[in-house]
Amino acid sequence: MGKQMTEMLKGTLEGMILAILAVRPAYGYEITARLRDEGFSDIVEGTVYAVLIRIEKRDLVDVEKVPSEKGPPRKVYSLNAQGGEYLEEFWGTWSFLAERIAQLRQHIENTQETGE
Amino acid sequence: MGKQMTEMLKGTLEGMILAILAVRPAYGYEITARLRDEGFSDIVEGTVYAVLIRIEKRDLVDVEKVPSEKGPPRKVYSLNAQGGEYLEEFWGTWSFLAERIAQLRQHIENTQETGE
DNA sequence: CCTGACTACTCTGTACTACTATCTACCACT
DNA sequence: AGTGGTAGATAGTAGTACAGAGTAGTCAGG
Repeated sequence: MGKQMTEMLKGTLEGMILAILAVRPAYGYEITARLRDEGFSDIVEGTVYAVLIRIEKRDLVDVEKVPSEKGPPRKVYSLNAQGGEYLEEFWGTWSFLAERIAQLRQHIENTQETGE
Repeated sequence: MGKQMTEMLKGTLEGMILAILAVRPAYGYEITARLRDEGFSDIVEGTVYAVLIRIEKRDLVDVEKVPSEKGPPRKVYSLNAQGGEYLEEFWGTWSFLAERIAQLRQHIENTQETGE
C-alpha cells in the first residue's frame, strides 16, 4: 500500500466501512474482499477487523453471529441508529474537506493558466 | 477540532500545504492564517510547522530566510521539482479515494430510493 | 529613556489515535 | 494432513493536537 494512501485511510476507512454497512449488513472477511475488489488491493485484513471491533465498542453497529459453511461463525455487522448518525457526521466532515481540496486544486490550475 | 476531521487531516494536510505552496511561496505563519481563512478555523500552528519541517527534510521544498519587519526572520518555502512530483502523486491518490467514496455514497442513495 | 504589553514568527516535546505487518488460532471439508 | 474461510492480538510507525517557550520588533505610559 502506498504510504500516501495509508495515511489518507486514517479517518476515512472507518467511514467507508460504515457506508458499506449502510447498504447492507456484512461480515469482516466479506468487507475486506469488497474493498479489495474496489481497488484497495492491499488492504490488510487485520486493519478491517480492528475497525470493526472499534465501531462495535462504540455501539455504532449491531452484531449477529451466523454459522458459515466453512470456518468459524461469521460476525455479521449492521448499522444501527447511532451508527447512522455517525455516518451522517462523517459525510459532513468529508464534504467539507473534499470541497476545500477541490478549491485548492482549482486555484492551482487557474494560476498555471493565467500565470498569476 | 472535531475528532473525525483530525483523523482525516492525516495524509491530507501535507498535500494541502504543498498545494498552497504550488500557487506561490509562503512561510509558516502565513500558511496557518490562510488555512484558517479557508475554514480550518482551529488548526494549530505547531501542526503546520511540523509538516513544514517534515517536507523540508524530505527535500520537497526549497527554503529561503527573509527578514521581516516584525519578529524573527521568515522561512519562505517554495515547491521544488521533487515536491511537484510528490504533489502529483498526492492528487492521484486523493482522486482515487475521493472517487471510491463518492461511489459508495451514490450507492447508498440508490439503495434508499429503490429499497434494494 | 526604560519598561511592559502586544504582535509576528518559529520551534519543541508529549500525548493520542489510526493503520500496517505479522502472527496465532479456529473451523470444516476433502 | 492440508487448504481455504474467518476472527483476532500485538508491536511498531507515523501524523496531528496541544501547550508552551523563545526571538524580534512596535507602541504606550511613566
